[in-house]
Amino acid sequence: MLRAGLVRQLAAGIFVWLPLGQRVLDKVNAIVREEMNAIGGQEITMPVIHPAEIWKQSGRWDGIPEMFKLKDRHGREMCLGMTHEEVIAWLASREIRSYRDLPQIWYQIQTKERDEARPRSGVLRTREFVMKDSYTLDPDDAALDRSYDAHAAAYRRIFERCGLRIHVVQSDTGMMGGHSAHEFMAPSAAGEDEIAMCAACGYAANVELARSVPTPPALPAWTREEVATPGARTIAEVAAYLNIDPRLTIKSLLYVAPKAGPVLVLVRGDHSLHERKLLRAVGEECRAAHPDEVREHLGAPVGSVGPLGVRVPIIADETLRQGTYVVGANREGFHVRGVTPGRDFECRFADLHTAVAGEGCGQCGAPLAVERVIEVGNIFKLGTKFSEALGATYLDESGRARPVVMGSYGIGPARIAAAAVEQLADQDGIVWPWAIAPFHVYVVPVSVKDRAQLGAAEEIYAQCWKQGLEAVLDDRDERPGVKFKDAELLGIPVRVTVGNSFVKEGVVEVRSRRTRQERRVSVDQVVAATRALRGEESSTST
RNA sequence: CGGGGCGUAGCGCAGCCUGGUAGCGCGCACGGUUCGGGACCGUGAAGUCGGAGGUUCAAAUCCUCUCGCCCCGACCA
Repeated sequence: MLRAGLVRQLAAGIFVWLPLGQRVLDKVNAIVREEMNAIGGQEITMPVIHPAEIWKQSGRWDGIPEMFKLKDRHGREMCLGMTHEEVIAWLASREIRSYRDLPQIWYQIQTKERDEARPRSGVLRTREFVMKDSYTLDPDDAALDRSYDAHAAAYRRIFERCGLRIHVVQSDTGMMGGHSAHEFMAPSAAGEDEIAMCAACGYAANVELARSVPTPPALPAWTREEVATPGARTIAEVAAYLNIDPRLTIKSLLYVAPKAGPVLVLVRGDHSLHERKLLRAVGEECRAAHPDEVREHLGAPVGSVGPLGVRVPIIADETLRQGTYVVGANREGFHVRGVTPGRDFECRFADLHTAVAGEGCGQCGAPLAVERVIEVGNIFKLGTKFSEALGATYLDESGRARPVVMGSYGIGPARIAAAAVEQLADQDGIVWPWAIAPFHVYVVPVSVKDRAQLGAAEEIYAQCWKQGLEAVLDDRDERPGVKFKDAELLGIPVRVTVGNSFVKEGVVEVRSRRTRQERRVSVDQVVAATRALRGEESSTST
């Protein structure tokens, strides 16, 4: 995207969108608007600067490190909007009086500001970005379900029209609260999320949520005994030293919860803990303990700790309900073999491990696939959290005041653009889908010094625009190779070359960027040939 | 927040270890040749070496502080 001149980076996670990139965003936004309007959405624009008060009312003023906060000249506290539930609830509190005012779908395409801990992946995770965010206001949960489903359907159409392959997956509701949430995920190695999917039953979820049933190892008939493991600290080292399957070991991790204090977390040796799952199990955000804290609470250094005889509460992954394992002995250089959770120590069980490809689906047992994805959209059922906090109520048919039931829905146009680049690009550069390409036709006169070539190219350019195709004319005085390479890098769906064959035979070449298929036509047939290509490619694209 | 790396011409980088004239490629300007898949020759312009302080006769180079950016992890409403 940098090379193609779509964006420039101003600072960490802060980008300028150049003309070509801007055109892509405009195309995406136009599609988003059409589909939002089609489900009854009404576009509004909310402020980027918010008074602190509404965030204090919702309880989100404190505890969000990503929030940019500032003060005005009078010392009043403000923040930069990172999302707009509060403003919507404020708005609803004064616009919605009666059940007759419901339902509503209000949306905007507006800049969001989030002081991300680590902006990365180019335009995929930035501190300032535009989001289409919409909010539904409904009288009850059944109506919310309808609004939610309407959004899900609109989102599918939006991503399909933008040429993206996506999966819809269950996701964590996070601190948004609420009952249900889904994410729209575009498969790509460049993504930052992973999803688990079951081909057999259709189960699909973000790995932060996905339940999987691991394959158990062959269980040996161990009796409980302490074994020396000199120098072995990691699971790999312990398993190698004892010559056993790593799945017969338990990884013991000490975490510290701000309120509950230290907690010992156990997962099978080959598994990794998903901290989001731990958060849900503990009820508050935990951090890994420092080495000195480990020694303080467990009396042993990291690498030798285990669950036996410890005084801190223990949470074990569901996987460990069965089996007998090797655990740290809380004594440097020693482990204990033949330990059974629940029998040899007390603990409670929760789903804690990150799902791994090949493990059984939590629903049907068939093997799960795990795929890396870019999150391009999400939808949340919020319930009444914000409407109650901000006083957004309506009078129902019986004259009773009830809180408005809310939903919240986001789409990132920049992520759509980036995901399209990632999913469709080839060795030579970007391959834009027709619907969001910055231009449709790239016209190349091979030699701009040849009057006839340049004249024909200009004629083609004008004809395209006249007939609804957006064209660019590469009339730079460059050698043809330079222009061809740039055309490919930019990824405009069709390139029209006006060169020797025009001079000799009066034909120009209309060439598909994606398939590289080329047809030779006369100047007045370029538009028709382009349309034909578009028709073919739209029907064969996934 | 934890760990690592990098700031030198518009862009990409070398030079730093071992202090002493700031260099290469691309791009840019001019002239010429070339002209259907990122041409070639010649000439030229262009740098507070991220910033501040220190050591030294002398600092891009050594030391201290600081700012910025990148990568891995955590976080991600």
